[in-house]
Amino acid sequence: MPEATVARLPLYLRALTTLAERGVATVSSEELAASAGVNSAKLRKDLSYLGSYGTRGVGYEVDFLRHQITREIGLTQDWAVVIVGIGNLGHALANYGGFASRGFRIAALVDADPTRLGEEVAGLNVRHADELEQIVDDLGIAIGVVATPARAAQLVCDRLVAAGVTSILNFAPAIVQVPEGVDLRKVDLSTELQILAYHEQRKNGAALALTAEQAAELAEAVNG
Amino acid sequence: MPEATVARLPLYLRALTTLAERGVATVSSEELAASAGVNSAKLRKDLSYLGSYGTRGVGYEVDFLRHQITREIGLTQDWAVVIVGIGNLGHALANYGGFASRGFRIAALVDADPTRLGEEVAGLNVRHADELEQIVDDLGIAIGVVATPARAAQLVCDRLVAAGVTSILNFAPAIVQVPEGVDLRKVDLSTELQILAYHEQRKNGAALALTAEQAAELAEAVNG
DNA sequence: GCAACTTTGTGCACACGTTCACAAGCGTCT
DNA sequence: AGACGCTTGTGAACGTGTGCACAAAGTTGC
Repeated sequence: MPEATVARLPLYLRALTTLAERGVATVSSEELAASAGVNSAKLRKDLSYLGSYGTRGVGYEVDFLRHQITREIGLTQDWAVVIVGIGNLGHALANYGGFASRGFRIAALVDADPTRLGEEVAGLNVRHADELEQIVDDLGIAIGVVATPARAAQLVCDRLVAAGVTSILNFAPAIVQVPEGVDLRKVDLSTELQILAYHEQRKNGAALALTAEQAAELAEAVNG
Repeated sequence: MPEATVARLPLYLRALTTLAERGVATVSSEELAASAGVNSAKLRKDLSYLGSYGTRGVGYEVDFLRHQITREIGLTQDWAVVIVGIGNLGHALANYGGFASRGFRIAALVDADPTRLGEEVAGLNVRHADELEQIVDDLGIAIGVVATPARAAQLVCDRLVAAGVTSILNFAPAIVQVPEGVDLRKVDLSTELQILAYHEQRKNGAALALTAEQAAELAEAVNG
């Protein structure tokens, strides 16, 4: 299954859940694509990797398709997650309701700061980073979420990997290297803003300002 | 400039900043690529879209290249940002230091909950959502960050767009439609976890379990 | 000044992803 | 039962992105 398709399955799942809540029983690729914000041909091709779960002339049965995608992603089992770094972001993640409702159970919270130890966040006690290996082992944790400052991210990832975690979601604004076989995904708030800024600059007649600056640089290059 | 290249520029910028802090003056594409975690040929091709800023036989001057990327992304000006939705995540975003240091100034915080009004977060008073249009106009806000519950996301985006915001970063787990000309980027925590779960499932001999389940389904399909 | 060495910038081939367009298949209505 | 209309599933064309491999261009040492 293409990686691009995998990345869209959660999107379809969400759209289907919304439809199910509205009591819709059947949906065409055109309708589903519209509510997921993608092209209908792409949607059909994506779904075809799961199997032939549609009915020609009718569409897809919402509940059935939802179950198939859930199974394909692996959300029929529940996944134990550890969050490392209980700062502002770590707090927000721990309290985020969207995880539990999608098969992800936050099983442990870990921080290196001794003053945070024992603090209760989202019904869990914050434990010390030294216990990380033990925690991963005891609770059967397969997914680690890193919400530490940038400078700690590589070390934390190394320890997670050493403890046997093979999937990491990194929120720290740092470039982290992991060995083969470990999946690392990155969510970077300021990168996203920078991409927006690039396009924003292009919109606001910034072309003019750029041309002027480029002209100055050209002159400098020729003269200097 | 290819979209994929734009998405990597912030990555290079971060790697260059790290190098500059370490006092490195010059860097080769091979070294820079390694610290950014990409292929060196890709790095060179990406940088070639900015111009010919390298020196053959030597490499790239760190400070100069950093300036060029900063200018290209549009980080020489500062961007006023409004955060809508001051829950757990909104708090975390407002307090996140990584924005200010990269040219993004959080200019206003907005929430619809009257009990949050006037609360001071990160040195700013939380203002009511009704004032959104006024705030955007007065403060010259070009970028909106949406950290509301899913059900409010579409409405908030509509109002941001109506007020003149043309770039939106959406953290709400909802599918939002925006008109042509408006850039919408999405950061979705549970989507990322779901992608990890998919790959994780593949690793742990889940192929066996899947085959068993598929066999059961096949039997059901044939018999039922 | 020249040869040897290093590193950039890029043409080219390949892989991946997207979109079109249509045959195949299902339900419905007469 | 057969014709008709609708929607899926997919082959094929196209576009975008990646990576190799090398010529071009600079630096260093003699």
